[in-house]
Amino acid sequence: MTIPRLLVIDDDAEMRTMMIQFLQQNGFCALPAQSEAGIRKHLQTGRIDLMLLDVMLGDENGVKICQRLRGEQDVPIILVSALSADHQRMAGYEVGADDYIAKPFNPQLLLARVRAVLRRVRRSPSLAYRRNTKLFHFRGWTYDGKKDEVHAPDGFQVTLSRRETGLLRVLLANPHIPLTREEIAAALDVTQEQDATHSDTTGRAIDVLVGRLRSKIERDPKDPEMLRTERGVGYVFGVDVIEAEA
Amino acid sequence: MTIPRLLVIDDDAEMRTMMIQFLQQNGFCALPAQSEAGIRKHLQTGRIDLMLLDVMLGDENGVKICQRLRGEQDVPIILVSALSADHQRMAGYEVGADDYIAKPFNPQLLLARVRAVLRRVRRSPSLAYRRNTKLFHFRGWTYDGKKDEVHAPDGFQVTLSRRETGLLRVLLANPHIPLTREEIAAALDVTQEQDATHSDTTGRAIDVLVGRLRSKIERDPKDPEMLRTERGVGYVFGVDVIEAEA
DNA sequence: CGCTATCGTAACATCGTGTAACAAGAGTGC
DNA sequence: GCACTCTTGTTACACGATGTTACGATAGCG
Repeated sequence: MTIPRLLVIDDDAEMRTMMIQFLQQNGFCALPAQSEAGIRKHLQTGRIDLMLLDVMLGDENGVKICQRLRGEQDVPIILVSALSADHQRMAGYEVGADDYIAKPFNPQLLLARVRAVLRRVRRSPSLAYRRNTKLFHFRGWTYDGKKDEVHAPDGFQVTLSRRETGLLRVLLANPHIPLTREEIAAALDVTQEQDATHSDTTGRAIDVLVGRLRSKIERDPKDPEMLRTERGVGYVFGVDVIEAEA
Repeated sequence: MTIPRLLVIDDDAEMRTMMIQFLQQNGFCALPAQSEAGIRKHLQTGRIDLMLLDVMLGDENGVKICQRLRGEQDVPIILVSALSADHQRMAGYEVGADDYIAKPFNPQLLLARVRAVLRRVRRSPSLAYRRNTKLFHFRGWTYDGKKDEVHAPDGFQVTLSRRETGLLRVLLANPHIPLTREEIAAALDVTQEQDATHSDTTGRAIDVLVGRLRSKIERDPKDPEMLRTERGVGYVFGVDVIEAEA
C-alpha cells in the first residue's frame, strides 16, 4: 500500500507540529488542520486514511465534528483529548470514533494504536478509502453523486429529490449497519444546521422518506432487497457497495 | 441483523462469568473459553465475531495466542489485561490486537470499545461476519437462513416471521437438548434490551410462539414430530440436524 | 377416579411499520 | 400577484407480528 495519509487536527500549534513531525519520522504522511472547514477541504481534495482529532478545539467540538462526519463518511477517526473520564471516552465511542486516546500520551503508544486501526481498515478494501468518489455500484444499480441520479439495471433512470439523495448517501456510508430513525435524521440534518426538535413521538418522516426512496430504487417496493427494515430498530442497507472514481 | 458472537477467554471463572453475563445483557451472544484449544474449537465450529482475550492465562499467554491466531485468521481481538504499562500495551498492539483494555475496567467502556471494533469490522464485507446464510436439513425439511424460508419435503414452502425464525435458530443450535422457556426467551431476547423479569408465571409467550411455529413446520401440529414438549421442563427439537454452508 | 399442575390455543390487545391522502412551503413562469 | 409543480412533513388508517389472557384439555400422581 501507499504511505498512509493522516490528518492531525489540533488548535494548539505546538502540539500539532510535534505530532506531525513524530508521525512523519515514523513513515506516515501527516497533514495539519485546525477546523471543521479545514477537515472537509482535505477530505474533498485528497485521500485521508485516518484522522487524529482533538476534542477541545476552541469554539468547536471534536466529538460533534466526529458525529457529523460519521453520517457522511467512513473515514477512521481517533479522538485525542485531555478529557479522560469514562463518560467522556464513551461519548467519543458513541459518535463513532475508532479509538480514544487521553492526553498526555506516550507517542509510541499512539503509533501502535494508529497502526492497529489502519490494520483493521486495510482489510475492508472496498470501503476503506471512501472520500469524494462520485459513483457507486450495487446490484447492477448505479448512483451518480454528481447528478443525483440513480440508474436502474435495465437502463431506466430516476431522479431523486434532495432529501432522498441525502438518505441514500447516509445508507451508502453505512452498508450492513442498522440505523435508527434518530441516527438517520441526525445525519440528514447535518446540512440544515441545528434543529433539536428530535422528539420522535409522532415523527414518521423517516418512514415516509424510506418508503419514497424504496418506490424509486427497489425493484419490488413491497419486498425490498436493499433498503430493509429492522423491526424495532430502524433500517439497514443490506447490500455490498462497490465504489469507483467518477 | 445477526447478533454478534463474542468469545470471552479468561482463566478466572468469576471474571469470565461476569463479563459474559454483562455482554449478554447488552445484546451480545457471549461464549466462554479458557485455553487456546478451546478458542480454536470455537473458531472452527462456529462463527466468532470478536474475541476478548485475557493476557495472563495461567501457563498460557494471551499475547502469544493472539500472535499465533493473527498468522492464520483475521478474527478481531481485544486484549484484556491487568498489565497496563505502556510497553505491555504496545506489545499487544504489535502482535495485531485491535484494542487493549486494562483491568479493572468500566464495563460500559468495554462495551463502547467492543462496539467500536465491531463497527469497523462490519464495514468489511469480506470478513466472516456475514456467514449467516446457513442451510439446515432435517428429515427432508430444509431451512434457508438467508430467506427465512422453510421448505417441506413435499416441496411446499412457508415463510417464518422474525420471532419464529429466531426460535427455529435456537432449536437448530440445540438439537436433542431440552430447553426451558427461560433459556429460549433469553436466547431470543438477546436482541432486545434488558428487563430480566421475563420469568413470570404468566409469561406464556414462548408457548404461543412454539404453537405458531408448529402450525407452520409440523405436518400434524397436534402430534408434533420435531418440536416436542418436555413436560415440566420445556421443549426439545428431537431431530438430527445437518448443517451446510449456503 | 379425581386432583392439580401444566400445556395448547383461540381470542383479544398492543405495537411497529407501510402508505395513501392531505397540507404546507419553495420554486417557477406568466 | 397568481397558478402550477415539486418537495416534504403530518396524519390517519390498515395490517401483520407478537404478547396476554382465559379456558379447556391432558398427563401425572395419589
